[in-house]
Amino acid sequence: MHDLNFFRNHLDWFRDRLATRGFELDVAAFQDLDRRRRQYVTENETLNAQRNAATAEIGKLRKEGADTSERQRAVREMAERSTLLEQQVAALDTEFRDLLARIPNVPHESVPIGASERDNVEVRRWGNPPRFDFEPRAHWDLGEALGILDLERASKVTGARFAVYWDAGARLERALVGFMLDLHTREHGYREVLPPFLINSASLYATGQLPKFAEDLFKCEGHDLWLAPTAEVPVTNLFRNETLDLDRLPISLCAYTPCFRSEAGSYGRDVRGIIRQHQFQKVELVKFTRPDQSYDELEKLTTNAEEVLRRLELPFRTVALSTGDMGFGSAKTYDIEVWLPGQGGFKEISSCSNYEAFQARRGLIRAKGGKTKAEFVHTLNGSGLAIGRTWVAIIENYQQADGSVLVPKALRPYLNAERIEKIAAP
RNA sequence: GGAGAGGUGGCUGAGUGGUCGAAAGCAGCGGUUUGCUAAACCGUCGUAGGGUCAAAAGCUCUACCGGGGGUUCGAAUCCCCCCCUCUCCGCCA
Repeated sequence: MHDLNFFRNHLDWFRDRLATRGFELDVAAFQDLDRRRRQYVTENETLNAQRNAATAEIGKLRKEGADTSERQRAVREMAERSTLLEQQVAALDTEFRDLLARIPNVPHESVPIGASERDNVEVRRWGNPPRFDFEPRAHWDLGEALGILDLERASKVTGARFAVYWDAGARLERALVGFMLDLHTREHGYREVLPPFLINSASLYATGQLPKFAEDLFKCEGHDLWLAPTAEVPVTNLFRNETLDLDRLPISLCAYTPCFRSEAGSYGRDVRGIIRQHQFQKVELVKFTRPDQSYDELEKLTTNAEEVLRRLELPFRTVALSTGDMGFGSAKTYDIEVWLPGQGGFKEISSCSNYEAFQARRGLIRAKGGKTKAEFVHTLNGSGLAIGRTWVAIIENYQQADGSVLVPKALRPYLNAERIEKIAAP
């Protein structure tokens, strides 16, 4: 959501900047709707002012004992007219808000201009892909062979794009959660929070999933509740409708949650294995910052997420998304991509974004110093990291010729094992 | 799920149909007094959307007393529905 006055006064600038991310802003349509809305608002308010004055007079006259029935009838007619106007204003208001809510954020000036992911710019690369003296296998082969990943039973219990983990597979998932939370809370200064996994509409609206992307979510029938697609939503919304202390920013939070995505429209993509699931686990990093510090904090947050891969000794590269590849509310995004031998390429494992005031404005998240007026904070978030894809990266990068998998040194205290080996099938 | 109590401005808390956007107190802000601090005193002090204006300030209008709807010339106040909090009961990890 953009600041309305600023938006009105810089329509051409918005049109040009939004065009770089492939969004076509219909300036004439906006202006027309804006004009009509204001016209009805003004007309209705003028009428209400007259009505309020007449009503006050009736009150006065009745105290004096005068007959006011004629005036009452006149006001009743005004009220009827006002009801009609109000309906029109409400309809236009809804239309107007909906139009604004569907306009994406403006890319930061440092974002590479481009049409798609092909225009993303690599900013860092770390580690070297492992060399194998055998043909490396994909995680779905290795996982099934080791008896730690069971996609068939998952599809029986629930359906496609779900997974069941057995034994060391389940423990690896759990170990990764603990490892990441410990790293971010003990060494990177994040505060841990465990939020609800079900979210209401107001929260999803604030972070930008609604109204535009409802089809990407799972909704609970008969309730205003949705399964969280990412911890970004509940954690960012912790401070919705709150005014924070400016001196205590930035606030850095990290949270573990499962994430649920309908993956509508992704048929045919990543169909094998557990790269793309309806349910996956994630440790998320979220920051609330002053406007002047948000880009520094984005760099830190991205580095904090990368650190997980450095500790696990998994090769990765970091790319700055181009304007055409960024998410709806983001002003700037870095993706961290981990090396997956089974796929022979890099795969996104984290996405770190600065939303600037886009979410804060929608969710009324402000901060105030001693004498300054309350201003909208900047919100940031990034995966730190997606657990399932980290699981995949470990299985594929640490696979051995005999089909076992070495456990990264940093993870051994969490897993209580140095190697994952085949065990008897259940 | 059942019964009851409650939800008012940053906080506490009055207000049960008519100049109530809302008393009072606290906190905040400006000032007077003061060697400094404190105290006292005076003043000020909500948010949003319109109009006026090149713009800001100012002025002005409208809306907002958990959310939505209704009754009425007029609603914080009366009626209905919903949400949330608390207490008790039931159920449950």
